[in-house]
Amino acid sequence: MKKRDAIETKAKILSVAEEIFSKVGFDGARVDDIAAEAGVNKALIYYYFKSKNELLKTLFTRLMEDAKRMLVNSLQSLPDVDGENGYRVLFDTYIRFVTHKRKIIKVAVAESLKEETPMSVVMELGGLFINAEIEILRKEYEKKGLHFPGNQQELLVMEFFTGLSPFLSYAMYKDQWEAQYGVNEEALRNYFYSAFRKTHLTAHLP
Amino acid sequence: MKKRDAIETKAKILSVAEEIFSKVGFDGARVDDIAAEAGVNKALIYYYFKSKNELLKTLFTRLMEDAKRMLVNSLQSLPDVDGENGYRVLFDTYIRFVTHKRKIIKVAVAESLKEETPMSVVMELGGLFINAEIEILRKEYEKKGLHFPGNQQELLVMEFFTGLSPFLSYAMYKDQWEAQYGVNEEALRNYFYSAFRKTHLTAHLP
Amino acid sequence: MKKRDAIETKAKILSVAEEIFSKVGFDGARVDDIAAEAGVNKALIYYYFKSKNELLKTLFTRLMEDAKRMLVNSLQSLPDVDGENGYRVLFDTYIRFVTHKRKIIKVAVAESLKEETPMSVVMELGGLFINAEIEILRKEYEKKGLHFPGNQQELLVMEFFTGLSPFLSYAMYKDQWEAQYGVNEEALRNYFYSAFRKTHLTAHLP
Amino acid sequence: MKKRDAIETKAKILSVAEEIFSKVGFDGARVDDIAAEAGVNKALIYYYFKSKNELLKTLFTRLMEDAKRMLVNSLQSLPDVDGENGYRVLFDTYIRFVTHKRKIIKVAVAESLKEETPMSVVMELGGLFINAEIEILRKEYEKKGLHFPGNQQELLVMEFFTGLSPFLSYAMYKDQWEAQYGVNEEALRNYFYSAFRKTHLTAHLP
DNA sequence: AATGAATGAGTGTTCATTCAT
DNA sequence: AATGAATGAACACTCATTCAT
Repeated sequence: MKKRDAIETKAKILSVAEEIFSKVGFDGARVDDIAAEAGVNKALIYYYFKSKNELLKTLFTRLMEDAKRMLVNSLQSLPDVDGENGYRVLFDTYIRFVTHKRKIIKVAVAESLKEETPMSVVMELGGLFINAEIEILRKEYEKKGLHFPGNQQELLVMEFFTGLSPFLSYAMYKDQWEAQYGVNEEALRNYFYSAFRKTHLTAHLP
Repeated sequence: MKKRDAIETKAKILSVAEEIFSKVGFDGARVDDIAAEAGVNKALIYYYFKSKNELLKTLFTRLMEDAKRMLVNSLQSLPDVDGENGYRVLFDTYIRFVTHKRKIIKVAVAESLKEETPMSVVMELGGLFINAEIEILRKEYEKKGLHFPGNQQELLVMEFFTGLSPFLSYAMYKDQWEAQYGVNEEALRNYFYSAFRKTHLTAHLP
Repeated sequence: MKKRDAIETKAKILSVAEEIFSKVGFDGARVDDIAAEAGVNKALIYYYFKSKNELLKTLFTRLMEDAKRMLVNSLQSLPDVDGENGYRVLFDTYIRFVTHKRKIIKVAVAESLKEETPMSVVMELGGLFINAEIEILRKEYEKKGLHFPGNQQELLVMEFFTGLSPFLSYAMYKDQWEAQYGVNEEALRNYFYSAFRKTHLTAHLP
Repeated sequence: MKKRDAIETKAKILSVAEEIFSKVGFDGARVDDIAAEAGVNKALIYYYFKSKNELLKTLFTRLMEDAKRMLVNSLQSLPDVDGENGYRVLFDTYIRFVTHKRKIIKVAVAESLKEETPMSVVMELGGLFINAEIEILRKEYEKKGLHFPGNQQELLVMEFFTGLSPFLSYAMYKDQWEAQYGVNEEALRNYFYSAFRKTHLTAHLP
């Protein structure tokens, strides 16, 4: 590659890294392959990034930032929508996010299962999501003049394991599921919405 | 190590492999480390197993067999229990299983995210779980003389993403969660049961 | 293998070793394969032979002994035959020998090309053959009352490079030649005799 | 070694590989030793060559190409020389070739004895040599207005086993012979020429 | 900004050989 | 005489990373 724009080059490297990490895992990925696929010299990757590990960290940072931005936007636009319809909008936002980000989410999940990271990306993401959800709930209760319920711990657990977890699974297995059960993307999304509404949403709507 | 029993040695190797795979991932694991930790010569691992990969396959096979056995047992002992209490028993069985097997489940999940395996272990496990659950539901409806509801595809999606997925997450993040939020095992299990009952169980009980 | 006769077992091991050495070379051969092919436990090979190398040395020793025996016999039976016919008999003896022994000869040649052995088996074999040939020639000249010719060095060279060498090549490439040029064993042998007679034999017959 | 010229480095690696293969055989050779002897990092060998085996194939390819070139040149320059003298020139060319290439020829012979290669390098070389020789003979006969003799198969056999084979043996055992019998290079060459002339050359000169 | 060349430290796997029974 | 288990020392090959230009 000759004289491409520096920013463009870095972006290309990162997107190829994301692609390859998600295909073969971080440990399974080879810097040679990333370079080849990105059409750049291997040493150039080290010119832009300190190490293979920094590629990953950069991608994770970007994931966290995008997640934050998405959640903040959701919170702000929440008052505009209402009731059932409001939840569908929120749901669509989440689904769009995890679908679009599913490559790096897969990597984040795989890495989060290792016993090294003091605080895994997925746990961080979980914290973010849980807080956002609780904030939304609080507002909803407020709006209706209700008292926000008690046991916080249980709520956290619920948000993580029955709220976030299905979305993560969606990101992780959407493609395999579609291939395995012969469903197209839209159908799967609708089934998933239906299931999610009947379970998680129903459970904590006031 | 001298002339240990062959079966014992193989078992030791496998359990250490499981431990290490779950700690650093399959690709991150070193056969040297497995050998050292198991207290055997590295070559002995290759005397019993064709390759590092076969260690993994053996562990996965065992996981699938154990899962099948557990599900079959659950189905058979189902009639003995009833209603809410019955579900708690079932839930406890599942929780015990994923807790006990969480090391290899973590590995299975991480590996299932790679784009190689035609049918990932997790998808297989998903199929098993879904079938068992549907069978249970069908019996429950029958018992009460009700008609088993319609849309199969949606049911499958629900079982996988809101039924199995939280359990997988429990296996994956139980330890991190306890450490992060300062909950002990029993409390987490109870919160999780409470959340799971309110969401998934409530949703498809007749 | 259970309670086979010791001598039989050793013989089986040696013959399999010869077979495998000739197929993949000494360095390419694995003791495991020899054991498997011979139907014996690998450790048993070390019970009978000090090392893989000793297998080779045993085979080489046997080759040298057989070669000596063959040459001595030839010398002794020489007076019985005469002239052209006598040479054909001698030729047939040689051809039979190198054909029958071609497996170990291949190994001997391959090993002889390495720069370790102070005196390669092939050079030893060469010495044997040269001496025998010169002895035969001397007798032939004597019989006819002729004076045995002069330059010894040149004679040695001739016996080795145009006398022995074609026979070695025959042992080495007989099978490949038959396959490559679609000749059967008998035809090749006859062509070879014809060629050898016209060249080497003609050259030093009185 | 720092930033040597790439071509030079590849050449160095190849020549060291040739040296070591010829000393201890292909299977006996260690890539570590090649690297050390060539003064390069082992990984650099794999930067230039796919595998140890490719080193060998590269050397064999070069041998075949050089042989072709040598034979073509010989054929072209043949008309310039004549009769006995012409053959001496041809002989010298061959001797120079096999002497100069004897290292890789030894390796080629040793490898050709294994039962894997569908068509061994030596058999290929044999084909080349045979064709060239027959071409030369045909021209010689033509020049003298003679009819080129009949049985082709026998001619092939003769060229291979009494024409090429002594040259191969010369390449293979020249050094050992000189050491063993205390002859110097020139003397051996002359004896060999004398022997070859009396046998093979005499036999098929018109 | 970009690259071809080079390297140190692994990494899974193999293999001749030995041990204990 | 025979064997399953065990081992040390390699071995071919890999890979993240750096150097020189």
